[in-house]
Amino acid sequence: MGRSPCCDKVGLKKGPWTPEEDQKLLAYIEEHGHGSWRALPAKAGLQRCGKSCRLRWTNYLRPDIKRGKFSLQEEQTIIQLHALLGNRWSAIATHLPKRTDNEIKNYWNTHLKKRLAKMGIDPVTHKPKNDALLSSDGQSKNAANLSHMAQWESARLEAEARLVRESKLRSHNNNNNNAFPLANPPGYASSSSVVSSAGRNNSMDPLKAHWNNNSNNCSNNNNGGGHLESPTSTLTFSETNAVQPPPPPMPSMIEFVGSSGLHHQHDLSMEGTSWTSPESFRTTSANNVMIEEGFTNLLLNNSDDHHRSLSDNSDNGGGGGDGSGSGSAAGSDDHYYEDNKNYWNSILNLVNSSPPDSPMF
DNA sequence: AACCAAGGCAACCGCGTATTA
DNA sequence: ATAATACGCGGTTGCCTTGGT
Repeated sequence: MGRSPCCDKVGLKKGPWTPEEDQKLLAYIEEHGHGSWRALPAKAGLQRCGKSCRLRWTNYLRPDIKRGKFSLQEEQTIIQLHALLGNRWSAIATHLPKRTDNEIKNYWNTHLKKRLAKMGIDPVTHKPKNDALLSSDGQSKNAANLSHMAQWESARLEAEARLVRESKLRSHNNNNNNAFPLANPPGYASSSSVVSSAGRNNSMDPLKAHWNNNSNNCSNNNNGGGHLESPTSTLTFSETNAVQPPPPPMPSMIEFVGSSGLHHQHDLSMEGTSWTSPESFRTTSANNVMIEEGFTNLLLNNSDDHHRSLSDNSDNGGGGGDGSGSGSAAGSDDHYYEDNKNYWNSILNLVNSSPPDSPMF
């Protein structure tokens, strides 16, 4: 409840770190691990608050940080995850293992956001700004659903985090020999990866496997209507050896609706997948992300002609501006579905390539 | 060469939440 | 059950650099 007074103390230094301070912090952590951040500055002989030390370490001194320009792949990852998760920088950062959440946040704010905006895409919703045009055919509803998905995902992340913590606790009890965080590949644990290390194998991988299975099933497609379970529903709870988690914060009932939905006649990666919220919210996730993927790719492959799905859609007016295929109506459904499939494939690729300790999957 | 504006990044601030007493 | 403490996260700020005039 109360707030930490650590930074209010007088006599503590603020502002840029000097090389000497860096050296002290580095030396101390390498020898002892960070332990309690609050206690660290005194022990390390630093006139800084613990918070400042933690920040300096996680954003700059950690040895596993990659600096410099973001690759195209990294940009793509950021944009796609941002479309899904919003400003959840730490979660996004877990999929870019050598980047810090702060760096990603800065990069988003200074580069990607502007680039999106310049192309007429709302960086918050990842939709074309003149999306009003879409509302008539129900796509704005889909956008709203996407946001709903993001909230849902948020709740899921929280549940996972709790799960992991508990598993970690249990694991710690089983083998209480890990004195310092540094003892294990420190990742020195980026703030988020710390959480995940221990409990993960028990609790998270099945989730991932399940997710992957679903994706495989889906890509084999044809048989529309598989009854897909969401990652969360899997998390909820088929796990046997993990600590039984408390109910996730949001949903008193998260369930997946089968393919009885609207889109089962199409060949989709996530065909037949619907998300049901406590309010019995029901929709297909397909079109939700389809739009943004189109624009994401447009953004990344701006001049790339192999981005077929959009360029084919020539009557869109091409550019990010009005694009969105608005009309799309009947004729371009196929493009949408193709886009959608690509989108989910890329997300699934992310899942597949994500570090095993990612709290996200 | 000097000034100014914009961009980029490191660091700080404050809030939410988990943990502990 | 409650309050205090500690940590992590996201938003914001401020300084430094770069580019333009």
